[in-house]
Amino acid sequence: MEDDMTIDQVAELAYVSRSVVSRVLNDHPNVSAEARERVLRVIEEHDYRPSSVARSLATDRSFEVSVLTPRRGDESLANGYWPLLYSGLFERGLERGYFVSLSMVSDQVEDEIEDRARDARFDGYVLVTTEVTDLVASTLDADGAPTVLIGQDSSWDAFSSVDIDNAQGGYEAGRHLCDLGYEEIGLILGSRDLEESTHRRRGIERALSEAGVAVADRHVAEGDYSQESGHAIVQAWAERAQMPRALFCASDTMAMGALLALNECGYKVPEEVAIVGFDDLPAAQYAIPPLTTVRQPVYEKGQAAIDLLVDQIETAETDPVHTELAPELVVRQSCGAQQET
Amino acid sequence: MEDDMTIDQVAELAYVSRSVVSRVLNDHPNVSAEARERVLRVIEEHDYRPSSVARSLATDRSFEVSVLTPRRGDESLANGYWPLLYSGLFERGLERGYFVSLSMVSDQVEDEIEDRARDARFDGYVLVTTEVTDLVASTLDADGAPTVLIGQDSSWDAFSSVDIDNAQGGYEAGRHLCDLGYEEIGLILGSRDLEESTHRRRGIERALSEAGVAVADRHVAEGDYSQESGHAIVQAWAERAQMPRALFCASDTMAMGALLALNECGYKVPEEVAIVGFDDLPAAQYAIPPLTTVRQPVYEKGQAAIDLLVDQIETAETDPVHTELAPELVVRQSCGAQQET
DNA sequence: CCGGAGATCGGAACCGCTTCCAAACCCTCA
DNA sequence: TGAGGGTTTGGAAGCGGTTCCGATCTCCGG
Repeated sequence: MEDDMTIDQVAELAYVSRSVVSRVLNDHPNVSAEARERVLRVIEEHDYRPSSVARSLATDRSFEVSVLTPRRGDESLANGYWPLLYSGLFERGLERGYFVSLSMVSDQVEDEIEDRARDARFDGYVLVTTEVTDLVASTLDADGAPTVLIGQDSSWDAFSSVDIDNAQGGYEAGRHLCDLGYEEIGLILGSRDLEESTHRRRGIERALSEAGVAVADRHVAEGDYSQESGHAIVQAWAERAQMPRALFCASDTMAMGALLALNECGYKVPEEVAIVGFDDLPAAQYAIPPLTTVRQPVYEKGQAAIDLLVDQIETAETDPVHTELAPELVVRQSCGAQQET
Repeated sequence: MEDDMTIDQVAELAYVSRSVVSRVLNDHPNVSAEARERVLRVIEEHDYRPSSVARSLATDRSFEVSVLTPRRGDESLANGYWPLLYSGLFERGLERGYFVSLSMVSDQVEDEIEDRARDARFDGYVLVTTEVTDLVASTLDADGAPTVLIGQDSSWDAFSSVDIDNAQGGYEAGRHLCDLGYEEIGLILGSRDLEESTHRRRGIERALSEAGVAVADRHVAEGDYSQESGHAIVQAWAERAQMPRALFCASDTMAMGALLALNECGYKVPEEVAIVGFDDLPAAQYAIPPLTTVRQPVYEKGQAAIDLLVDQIETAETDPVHTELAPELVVRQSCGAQQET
C-alpha cells in the first residue's frame, strides 16, 4: 500500500474538489450522497489518513493533551498507583477524542519541556502534582493554556484540580481504629510539605479527638511515602520498645514497610499491632495480612481530570473547578475487625 | 506577555523578510551580523517561539518520538523497572533533540492508537515489547516508520532492537550458585512465551550442566514475573516439604514474593535457602536480606533504544540493528556469599 | 415559463513555517 | 571602470489541510 496521499489526490480520484473531501472528512453537510460515496470509497481503497499536522495548523487544535509527571528519585513510578491513574487518563482521553501522552519532567530537562509545552502543540495539560514544578506551572499559567492539576496545591488554585477528600479519608481511618477500641495509636505521616498529607493528618486527628483518644508525641513520625521510611520508623519504635497498639500509615507503601518491620521484630498483626493504610494499592490486598486501608478511586481521578480538561478546552471556560472524590474505607484483616461475609 | 506571534510579525519588527528570520531560527548561513542581531533581539523581547506544528508541516519532521507500552493488568508499570527505562528514553531523547512521549496501548484502544500512529505525527517509535501488540507493530512495519523494539521478539526482527544478553545473565546466576556449592536448585521461571525468559532459562541450565548439577522436574516452575506468582510457587514447595536449597528467580519481583513466602514458612535466607533474582530493581537492595541478583542496565537500555532510533531516523538506514547489553551479577547477601568490602 | 430558495460544489485565501531562486548589493581584481 | 564572484536579501511557492464565499444546479410554486 502506497500511502502518504494528500487530500488533493483523493479529490482527483473521486472527481470532486478538495473542499468536498474535507467536508466528508469532517461530517459537514451539503455533500451529495453520490459524492460522499465516491470519496469514501477512494479513502477506503487507498487507506488514506488526513495529516493531523496539517489539520492542526489549519484549525489550531491538535486533539492531543499532555500529561506532565514529575520524576524524582527512581521510585516515583514504582507503585501501583501510577498505572491506574494513567489508564484513567489515557482511556478517558481517547473516549473523548483526545490522544493523551505522558512526559516525565525532571529538573534537568525542565526548560526543554517548557519550550515544548509552549508551542501550541497540545490543546491542554494535566499536571500530576505532589510537587508541581514551578517553572512549568507558571509558564502554563501565563500562557493561559487549559490545565488541570491532579492533587491539591493551593498555590496554584487558578488551575482546576481533581483530588480526593484526604481529610475525610483520614477521618474514616481514625474512626475505624477508635471504633475497634484502640487507644494507643501511632501516626506514620507523609511529608509535612504535601498538603495532601497535612489533610490526612487533620482528618485522623479529628476522629481521634472526637473519640477522646490522644496520641503521644513519640508516636507521631513523618515519612516520605516510601516503603523504606515506613520500615525505618517502625523499627525505631521497636528498638525503643514503644510500639503503639495501632498504626495509621498515610500511604500503603509505608504500611507495607511497616508490616515488614513488624514481622521482623516479631509483632503479630493484627493481634499485637493493628495497622491501617491509605490508597488501597493493588498490592494492599495481597499483603499478609491483607491491609485495611482507605481506598482512593485512582482510575476515576484520571477520568475526572480529563473530563475537566476537555470541558475547559471545548467551552473556553476559564474559571477553575475543584473536584473532590470520596475515599472509602476498605476493611480487610490488618486491624482485627471481623469482616462481613 | 502577549504571545502567539508569527514569524511575519517578528520579521516586520526586525525590518527584514520572513526568510531572514527563518534563517536565523535555523542557524543557516548568509545572514548579516546586524540582521541576525536585530532578529534575535525581537525574538528575545517578545518571547517568540516558532510553531512546531507549522514547522512540522513544512519540513515533514516533528522531532517527536513515541514510546508505545502495553498495559496489561494493573501491575504493568508497578515496579522499579519502568521509571528507570523511561528516564533513559526521555533524557536521551532530549539530549538528541527529540521530545519523547509515552502512550499506553491497551487492547480496547489499539486501533485508535494505530490511527494516531500512522498520521506522521511522530518521527519514530519505540515499542516496549514483551508482547508487542501485533496490530500496531504490523502497521508500523507496513508504513516503514522508524521503529525500535526494547526486548527481543524474533517474529519482528525487521525492527532494530535493544536487549540484554539474557542467556548470559542466567548463566552468571547459575555459576554463582554452583560456585557456592549448591546442588539442589529450584527454578522459578517466567512465562514460556517470552523469549526473554526462555533465554534466561537456557543460560542457567547451561551453567548447571557445566557444573554437573541436575535439577529435578518438581523444582522447575513457571511464574508470570509477578510477586504473587513467586509467592505461590514457594508456598507450594513448602507445603509439600520439597524446598530446594537454592532458588533462581527469573525476576526480582518473583524473588520478592519468594522471599516473603520463605519468611512466612520459617525458612531462613540464606542459611536454609539461598535465592538469586534477576533485574536488580531498586527494591532489591532493600530486601531482607539484600538480594543477590543479575543487574540489567535498564537506564542504558532506554538510552540505547533512542540512539538506535534517532540514528535510523537521521540516516534513513533501514537495516535493523540488534544491540545486546551485558548484564552483571550483583552479589549481596541472599546467597550467603561473603561480600567484598 | 420564470424567479428564487436551497442544495451542492469549486476556487481561493489562509494557518505559520521552510526553502528555492532570482535580484540586489558589495568587493575585488584585471 | 567594469566584469565577475560571493553575500545578503526578499519574493513566492509549497507543505496538507479548513473554511468562507460566490457560482452553478435543481426543483418548486406562482
